[in-house]
Amino acid sequence: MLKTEDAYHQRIIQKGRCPECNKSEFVTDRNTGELVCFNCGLVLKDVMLNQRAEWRAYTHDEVKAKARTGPPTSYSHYDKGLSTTFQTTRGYDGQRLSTKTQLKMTRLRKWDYRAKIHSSIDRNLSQAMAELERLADKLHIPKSIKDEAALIYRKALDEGLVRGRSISSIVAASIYAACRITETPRKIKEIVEASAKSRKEITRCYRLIIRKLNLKMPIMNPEMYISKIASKVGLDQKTELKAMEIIRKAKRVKAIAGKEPAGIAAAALYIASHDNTKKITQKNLADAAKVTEVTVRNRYKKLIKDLKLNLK
DNA sequence: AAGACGAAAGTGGTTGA
DNA sequence: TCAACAACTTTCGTCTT
Repeated sequence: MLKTEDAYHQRIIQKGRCPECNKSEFVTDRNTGELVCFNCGLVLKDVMLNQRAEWRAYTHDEVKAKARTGPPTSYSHYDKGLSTTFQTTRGYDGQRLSTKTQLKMTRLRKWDYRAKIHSSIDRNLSQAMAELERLADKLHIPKSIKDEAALIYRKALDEGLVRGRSISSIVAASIYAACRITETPRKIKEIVEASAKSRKEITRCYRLIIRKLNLKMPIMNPEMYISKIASKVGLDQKTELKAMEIIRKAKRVKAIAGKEPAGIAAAALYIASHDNTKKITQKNLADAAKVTEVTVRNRYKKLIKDLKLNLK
């Protein structure tokens, strides 16, 4: 009987044992607020909080009308998604407004808009978030990192770091900082290419942000780049793992300190791919890692020397 | 002919006086 | 602020497969 009821209202949990039948599967019934043994039906608890809405709705329109919450707030909207909007053509009841009222509402909306972004900080933020949106989109950056970058930008703005510097370079620096903090393998080069600002300007802003906001950056690990590069040149999991192993060994003999992590990763993949049937050229790997083939070459030469490996 | 190699000169960033 | 320096890039001629 329990098993056939609407699964949405129930959730099977496993915690403790039923004193009646000694089985450990329980079901929460969100309609009645009871915790019930899945096996024998014994009610163990009947005062659970019901987390569902207290109202009922039968159509989609009703759901929309009765719901009191909207989408979650987000740092990558300049007002976190919380702001008043004006409907100028229809009233609260859906009836068309008179022409006179419509004009009035349009005026009100205009003034509301002006008041909303009247402070320079708000105006700056709304511009910056638009730029962030554009850049993040271009770089295919996931939402979590975008939000992290937005948070960094807000802090930078609070500290007054944006004044006298361009919004877009601070935004680019915030994105790079967010990537570094979340250990996402993005090179500064990629961000520079997507941004209109020069590398010099972006890196200067990046260093400033780190210094003023006291950010501690995790050191970029070559392993982070392995899968990114491997998928780009079409290497399989086995080769990836082999490259990881090479890097782990290299770390032990301290052969990779202070080197470009992407170059190390590409070199490790180059060595690993040579053990396989599928060989990748230095050029391809270099392109995928966004370094030159000379760097790949030097790195892999040093790796096989330090690790006493030999290529097949 | 493509890929690998290595030398040499150049670039941009870091460090320490 | 500047020179020294390490890492990396660019370029190019040569060698290997």
